[in-house]
Amino acid sequence: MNAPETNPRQISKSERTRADLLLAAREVISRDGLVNTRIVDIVQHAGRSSGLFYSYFKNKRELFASLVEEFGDNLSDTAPDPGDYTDDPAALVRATVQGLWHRYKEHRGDVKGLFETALTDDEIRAEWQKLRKAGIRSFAYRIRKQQAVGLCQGMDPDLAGSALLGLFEFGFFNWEICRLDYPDADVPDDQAIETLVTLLQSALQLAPGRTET
Amino acid sequence: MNAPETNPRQISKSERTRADLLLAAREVISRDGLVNTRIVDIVQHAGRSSGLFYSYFKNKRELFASLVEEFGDNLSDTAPDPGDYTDDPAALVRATVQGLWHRYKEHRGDVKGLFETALTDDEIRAEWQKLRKAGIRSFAYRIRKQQAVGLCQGMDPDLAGSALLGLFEFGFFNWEICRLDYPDADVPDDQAIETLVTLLQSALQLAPGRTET
Amino acid sequence: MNAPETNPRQISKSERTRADLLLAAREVISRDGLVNTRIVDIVQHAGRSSGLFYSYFKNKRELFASLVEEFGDNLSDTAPDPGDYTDDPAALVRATVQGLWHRYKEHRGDVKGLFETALTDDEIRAEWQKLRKAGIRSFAYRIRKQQAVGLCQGMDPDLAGSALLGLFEFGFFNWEICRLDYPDADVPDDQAIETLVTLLQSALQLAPGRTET
Amino acid sequence: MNAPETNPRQISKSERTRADLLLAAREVISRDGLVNTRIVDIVQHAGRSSGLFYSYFKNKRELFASLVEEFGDNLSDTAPDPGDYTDDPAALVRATVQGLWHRYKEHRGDVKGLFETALTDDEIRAEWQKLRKAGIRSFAYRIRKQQAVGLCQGMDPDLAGSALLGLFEFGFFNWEICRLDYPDADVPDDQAIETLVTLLQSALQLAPGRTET
DNA sequence: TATGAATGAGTATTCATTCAT
DNA sequence: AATGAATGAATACTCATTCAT
Repeated sequence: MNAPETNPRQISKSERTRADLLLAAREVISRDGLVNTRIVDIVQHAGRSSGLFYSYFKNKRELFASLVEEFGDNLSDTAPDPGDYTDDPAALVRATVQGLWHRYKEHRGDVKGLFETALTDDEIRAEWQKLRKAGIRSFAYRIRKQQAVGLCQGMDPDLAGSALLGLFEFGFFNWEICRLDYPDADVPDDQAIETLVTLLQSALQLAPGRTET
Repeated sequence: MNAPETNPRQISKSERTRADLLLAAREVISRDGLVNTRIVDIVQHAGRSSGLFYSYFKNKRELFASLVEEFGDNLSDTAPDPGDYTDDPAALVRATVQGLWHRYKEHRGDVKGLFETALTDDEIRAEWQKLRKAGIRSFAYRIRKQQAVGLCQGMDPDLAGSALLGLFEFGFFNWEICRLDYPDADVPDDQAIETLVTLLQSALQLAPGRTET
Repeated sequence: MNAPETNPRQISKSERTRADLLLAAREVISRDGLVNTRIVDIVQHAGRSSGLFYSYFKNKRELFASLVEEFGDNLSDTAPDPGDYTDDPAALVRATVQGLWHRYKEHRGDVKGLFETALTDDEIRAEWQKLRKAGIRSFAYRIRKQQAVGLCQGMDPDLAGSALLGLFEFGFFNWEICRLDYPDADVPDDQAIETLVTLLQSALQLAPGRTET
Repeated sequence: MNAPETNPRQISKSERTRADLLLAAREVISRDGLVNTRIVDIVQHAGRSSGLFYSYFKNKRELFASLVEEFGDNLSDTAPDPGDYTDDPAALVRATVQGLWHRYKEHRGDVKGLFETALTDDEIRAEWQKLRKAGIRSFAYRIRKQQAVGLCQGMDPDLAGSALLGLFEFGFFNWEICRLDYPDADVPDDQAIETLVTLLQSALQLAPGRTET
């Protein structure tokens, strides 16, 4: 109950303000996109004054880097433990995709911003790359396992992992952020996830085990 | 039928200028990205004056829409004929991916611009969607065929087609445009293509026929 | 009369605009000081729009550097010829001071700006140093002559030259720009000049020859 | 006489804080210049919080005025007594210049600030003028004496005094603050002083007595 | 007396677009 | 058809100053 060392009431005013700004940024960017978001939009959404922004962040890019960093921490914390799925890799794929999908939805603004600025900002690109590393490694690991039993021949595991994470991320971009192929209709989460899971399992030549949503 | 004033054999000065501007735009955008490209960069690259731009295009967006339209025509014209691969769908996948990869490379600036602005510009997004339709239809057609023989169960063909084209496009974005996962090394065309082909064939559960590049 | 090669009518529009901006800057800076002069003050004084400024100058500092450069050219062009005063160095001092005083008045804004920003801008400081070189050299030359005949002993000619030009420049600053010691009354040009001339002649231990104002 | 509440022996906390701020300001301004010094730089240098500043000074200008006032008191307190040099005015000049030079060095930040802001701030200009009065009067007095014995003819004593103090102040500015003419080398104190003393003695047409430093 | 978080006015700069020539 | 000078709207960022604690 009580935290003797880090009293929850002792969250300083400044920490609170910083968190408010980050939250406001996430919301505004999710709605308007990173490029179209002005500093004043963020601070107004947080009910603060524009100068305050610069007490906490050097500029919009640094703020966004903070958002992405939080996103990365969140992804690490919530990744499924492969140890729980040792004899059912298809289920691990499903669990991974489901987890990612929801995490990405919670960080919709962050993902949107990554797609918007990775091409024009090398640091943001590097942040995105960092974010992807665990997912790629996991796919590559699975491919190596398959290759050890004679499947998934003729592909470089790392490159294929890079591509398969791309399958997921572009799916999210397409159906959830950009509404590229279905601009007028929502693609329901479960349908999106089901499609991605099935394709990834096929691509990895995994016979799906018993799966429950 | 015949145009007395504008002889088709003599490309008018105005047509030439317009073509010059489009070419210049393609080159500059491929290098600098659409967002970072200013009107003056384009006209200077074309050796013209800035005011001239507006005699040919309403603004940067309209110019880019023209580029994308040309890109779409090019894609249609060069798409492999499914009739040539009736009994080797795996080879059709390979031919399709190979063709697309090289077409996309020729239109690197266009693809870059699509990724940059689809999120902030609905018309550009719609243009991109148009571009994707044929590819998605082709993947969806293949999936339906597979489902008819009991394969590729449990996926919506159109949605899966949308995802699989995404696998390709994100691969191109990742390795060729953004250098997201391999910022310091080139991913060679043949390796990129091979990876995508293999994954797509697996995902579509196609036993690859004997194919030679 | 006629200039066959550089037709005066051919002063381009852009050259005219640049000259207008420089003139406007000189006037505004002379009135308000360099630090207090905003870009918009200059362009408005020139009856132009603010964006135009940046077609001609990178920023306020570069504009001011151009002003100072012009000032330097002007000083060089109008410096009295020592050859005309070989046997009356006192008269040369007088002619020099008179010339400088009027040149400085014509470039009041420039001098004001130098005093304002030399301390905070190394490039401006260097420009000012350049401007001073001829004057210092001339004083130092005179001191060396005097030392050759046993006068002006015990001073480093260059350092003394630096100091004596300072006597002049601070006088101009004091009485003409800052109104430091006489804030409420004008110090008439001839009185200022007379004081400076007399002091400089004394300091240089020159018996003044017959001088006419 | 005695202050029952504020015992002179115990410097009050508030007096100490004020003195800390003044000292910090002097150091920071000497280093960075008055214009480039922000309130926060001063209070941080003093290890205090920014809000505190306004409990002691209305704004930066008032603080600087306090500095200048202290400077002025210091100058008055340390001025050489003319009575000690009645029969060697050249030595008085030397003693005066030596004293001023060292006083100015101790108050380098103050002098720097005066040069920086006298042009843009009338009150600061007036403070500077006040500071100069004693020095000018002293030079003017000497000139009047000389004129009484037929020397230094043809100059207004007050104006000349104003100019001669300028010779000193610009020398200090040039060699010690701005490093205008010798940006890359130190001008040693004794050389600077010697040059100024010699020039001033010449200008005042004083045969220097036997003086040793 | 002291803190430091918060405010918001002020300004340089860019660049798409227009238009007189 | 072409030029390029001119326009002016839009926005990030700084920093003196205030005020609740």
